[in-house]
Amino acid sequence: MDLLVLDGNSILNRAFYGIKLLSTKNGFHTNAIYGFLNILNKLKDHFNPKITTIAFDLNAPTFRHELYVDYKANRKRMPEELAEQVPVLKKLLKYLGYKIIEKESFEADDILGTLSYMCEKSGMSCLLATGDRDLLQLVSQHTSVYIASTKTKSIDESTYNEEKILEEYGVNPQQLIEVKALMGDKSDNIPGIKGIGPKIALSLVNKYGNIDNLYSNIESVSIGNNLRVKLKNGKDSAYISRKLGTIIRDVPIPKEISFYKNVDIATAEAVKLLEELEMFTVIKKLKTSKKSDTELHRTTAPEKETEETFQVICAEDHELEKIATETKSQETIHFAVDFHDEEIHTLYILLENQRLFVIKNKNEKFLKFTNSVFSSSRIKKITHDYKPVYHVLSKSNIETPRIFLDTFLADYLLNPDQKDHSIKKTAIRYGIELSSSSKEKNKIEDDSKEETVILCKLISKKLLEEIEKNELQYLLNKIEQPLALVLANMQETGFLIDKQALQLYSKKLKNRIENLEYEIRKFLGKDININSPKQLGTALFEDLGIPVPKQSKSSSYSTKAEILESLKNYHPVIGLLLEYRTISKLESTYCTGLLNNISSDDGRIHSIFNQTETKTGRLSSVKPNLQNIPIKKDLGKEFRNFFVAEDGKVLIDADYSQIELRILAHVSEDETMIKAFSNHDDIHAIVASEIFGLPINMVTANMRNSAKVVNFGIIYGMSAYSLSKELNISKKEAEKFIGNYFLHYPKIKKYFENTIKVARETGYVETLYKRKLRLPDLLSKNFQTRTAAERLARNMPIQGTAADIMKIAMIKVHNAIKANNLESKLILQIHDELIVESPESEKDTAQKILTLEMQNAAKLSIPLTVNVGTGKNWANAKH
DNA sequence: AACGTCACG
DNA sequence: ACGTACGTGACGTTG
Repeated sequence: MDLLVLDGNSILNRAFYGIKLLSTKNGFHTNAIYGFLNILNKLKDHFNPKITTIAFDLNAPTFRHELYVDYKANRKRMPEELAEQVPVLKKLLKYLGYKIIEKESFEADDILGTLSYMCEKSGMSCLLATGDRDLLQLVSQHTSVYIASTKTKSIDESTYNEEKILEEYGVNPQQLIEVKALMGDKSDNIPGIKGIGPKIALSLVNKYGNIDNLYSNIESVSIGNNLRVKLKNGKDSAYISRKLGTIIRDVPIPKEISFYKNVDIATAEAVKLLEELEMFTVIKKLKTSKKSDTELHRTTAPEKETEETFQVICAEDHELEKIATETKSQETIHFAVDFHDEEIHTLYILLENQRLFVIKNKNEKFLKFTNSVFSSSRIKKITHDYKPVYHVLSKSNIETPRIFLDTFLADYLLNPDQKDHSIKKTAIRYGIELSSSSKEKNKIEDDSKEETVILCKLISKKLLEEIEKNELQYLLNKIEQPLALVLANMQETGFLIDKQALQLYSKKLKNRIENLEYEIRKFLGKDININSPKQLGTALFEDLGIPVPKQSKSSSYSTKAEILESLKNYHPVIGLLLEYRTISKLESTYCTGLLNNISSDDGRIHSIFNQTETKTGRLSSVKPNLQNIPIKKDLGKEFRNFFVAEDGKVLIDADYSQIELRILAHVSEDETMIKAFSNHDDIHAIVASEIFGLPINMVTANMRNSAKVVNFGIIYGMSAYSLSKELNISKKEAEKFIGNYFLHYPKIKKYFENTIKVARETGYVETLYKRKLRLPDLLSKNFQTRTAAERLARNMPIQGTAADIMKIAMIKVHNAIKANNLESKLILQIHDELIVESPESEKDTAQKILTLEMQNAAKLSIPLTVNVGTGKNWANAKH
């Protein structure tokens, strides 16, 4: 990266609102400065720019105010807590040698525009950092834009190039100006055209390219929603908005890039100022980058503070061999890898003598070094969150070592109810006191890998002790850690999508949505947003006067499907609304949503499998979620036709039959239930026959369904009330039902009672494989809290054991495929279902492996059975 | 960011 | 009398 330019005010704002107020002992606020430096350093570390400079707005009015009086009129004034930090930050930046650029009558945006234009002209690469999405219009081949946000997103996810903009907005960067001309911008008080929001604006620009062309072809714009009239009336406003929204690219500032070089660094003054601001970690960082060595404090136990010193060494090329030799003499190493865009930047290796080697990926020597270090299987290797690292290593053809400890997974096993297993949170949980200022870092995204690897070393011993104490070794070593590699492979492989078919289906649904929208509007009269439950509720229950069904106290009307269903007879619009809901859900989530996630490289969807999200031990799937693709209703089921196998390959789909109920039979040791499973394959029917006291051939579909509902409900801890609602029977009948069930399966009743009793005593519940979940709420005095915990206590051991067994099966399947030298690949898991993509020629072998390994994953007192099917797409593969 | 809704096991 | 089945993630709206 040649040039990095920060949008000073914008980044400062993000930093201020992203971190809670910090202040020095004198009461001077420092959070914005702190956050700003964090972002600045992080970007410099990540992109390694040759020159870094910072632009600020001046308070004076700009040419935009002359153009449009109300420009930025509704901007709130900067709060005093932030305002006081601005001059101090500027002073600090000056001490640190940065050139600060300001120009009267122009905004920082325009300076960024000008600098990036200069870069483009001279063929240099440029990164603009801001919190303002307006800047995205400047993105080009040479210019990328980093958007700082309060969300914890990775740097790469927040950095936009042309491709990413096209992906996210469907238009090219310059066209974003046109979009804004139409939709306006509330935060800058740019008017745009009234009644045109992002959706319409984007689709118009998509169709017409720009507003000039739009207005020359205005008569071809659809008349719906008064759109054409709105456009005609708003023409002037659109053109003014475009002018306001266009960033200037020839601000009169020095045009030599070298002018902005970082010079005249006044280290002494900077350190003094930082001391006043009590930013000691920043001082350390400053010294580190100068001298390449740093210190970090550690407290082993709160009472005795020992200090350990870590020495950071930037490895030179000629030292690599020596470092490799030293590394290979180690018993244990901790490491971390820095990468972006699948390219490895830096490897950090921390030795037992506290020396931290920072090794940059500059030439082929890096590959040689890394392979030689990683190939030694004797060295115990420890890292935090190996799955993504595994992925980039294998992409770069680097040996992917087996890991001795992944502290990320260890923390999950120890604290599955916690949401955040980042190294910082983990370190805090296991006794590392981060110095006062860095405690706040959690909020703003920040990850120096140096710190990661050091923290990882500081806690790894303690984590291993805890794993042992809680009998979690098997889960960690034999399940979670090996599984991470399987998941990495699944993510990398992805699922092929028939994009064209999906797009066609999208069109079909969109068409239907439009018609429904029209019909619904006719009934409602008023022009409301149907997607707004609030507006819809008012329209139905106030304007149309449909009687409000009794609902538990809440301020707003519920319009969920269940309620609408009960109102079908009151008004013809209800049926239309239900259909509208169903279809727009399908379209937005499974057409638009999936299409946005198809990789342009290989046409496949690479979902991410989270391994540390759920309380029970299940996986979760994100970006997109492939574990909730519709199947229950016909219209949704269609989507499974678009999940396909490559040419010459097939999909093999295998799922466990009734795994949770089987686990319940096993753990409860209830003979009747065990016998039921051993003698029949239709468990719901046999349970029905038993609780209704009828021979199995006299069980009706209705009875079977009741038994099915109870079977599920039992596992979840369902109450008689909910059962009565679900089955449309009285509460009395439901009670009798449940009573009868437990009468027939007395050990199941006993098992649940005992589980809760033991859980109250020990404070946790656990699975067959000792996965644990703490449930302190079992002792709560609050009825609601307590009963909720009790339901979790009943459910977690069963759901969790099923998850454990499935994980074991996945590892076994993965290994068996490898051992047989097959090309088949696991591509998806949906809790009790696995999907393998397999060359036709391997189909039978792969199918056998899948079935056998799943069946043999666990030995329970009843066999696990697996249903399997194959097909060219997911719909067909599902038996 | 929170809420309501709805997709899955 | 309470409030009413477990576990997830995504989308659109709203404040």
